[in-house]
Amino acid sequence: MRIATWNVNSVRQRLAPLLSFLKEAAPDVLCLQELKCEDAAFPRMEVEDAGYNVVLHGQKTFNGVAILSKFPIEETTVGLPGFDHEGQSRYIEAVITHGDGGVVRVGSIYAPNGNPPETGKYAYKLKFMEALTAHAAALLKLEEATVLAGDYNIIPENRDVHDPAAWAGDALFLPQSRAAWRRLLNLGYTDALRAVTDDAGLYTFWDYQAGAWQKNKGIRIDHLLLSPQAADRLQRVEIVKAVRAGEKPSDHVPIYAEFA
DNA sequence: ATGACCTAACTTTTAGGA
Repeated sequence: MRIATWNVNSVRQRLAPLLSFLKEAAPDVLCLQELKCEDAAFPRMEVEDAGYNVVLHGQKTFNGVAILSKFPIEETTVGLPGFDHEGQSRYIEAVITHGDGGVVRVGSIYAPNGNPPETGKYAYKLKFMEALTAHAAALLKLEEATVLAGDYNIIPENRDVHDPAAWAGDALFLPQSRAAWRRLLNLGYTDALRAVTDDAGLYTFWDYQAGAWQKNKGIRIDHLLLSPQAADRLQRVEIVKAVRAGEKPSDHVPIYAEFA
């Protein structure tokens, strides 16, 4: 079972790389973020023809999340319970049944950026993280294999950024943001990548500007958080870095976790 | 080079991203 997440930065602009990724990496489940289109504009036919079921929560111009699955999708939940999303499509969750009757619960998350930090945008980011943490705590009580995957817009630690000083005042790296991340993990979730490696310099995002990709000035902000039942089955994690060098790339690359 | 991008939209400029 391979579960991936990818912030595509407009699914319509990224259709060709998306179909290539589905074919080459062949994830069983793919969480998408930043669709930047309404439900009706999502390239459903192309994705279904590639062998995937689709549930989505789109939005015109901004945000938008989806879950693609080779297996049947059940029990879709849109939005975080009890949170005022202020019209922003940032969370969708689904229960997926697979091969041997097993079940995995998957959340596709597009957490707010939060810049600039002195504005309401940052307050909204922290409120979102609070609501996500409350929901994640409730999910743990189900004692299921759960994967909360997406663009968290948080750089967890110094080893996850090319130049910590350059990001010190950014909403993605402020102490309050990182504290919110730790509160989420401390519930009992496992950061999939950190379960398999302690290496520094493993990034999932490189800015389009200033040759950030060429200079490897990246950050790690796309994460898969695993419930204990999911973490017990984790075998491998891969950041599909090569996608960033392809034609018309997103500024984020896919990352996937493989489970027994 | 204190530079350099990309996307969508009531598009020729702006807002948002990170």
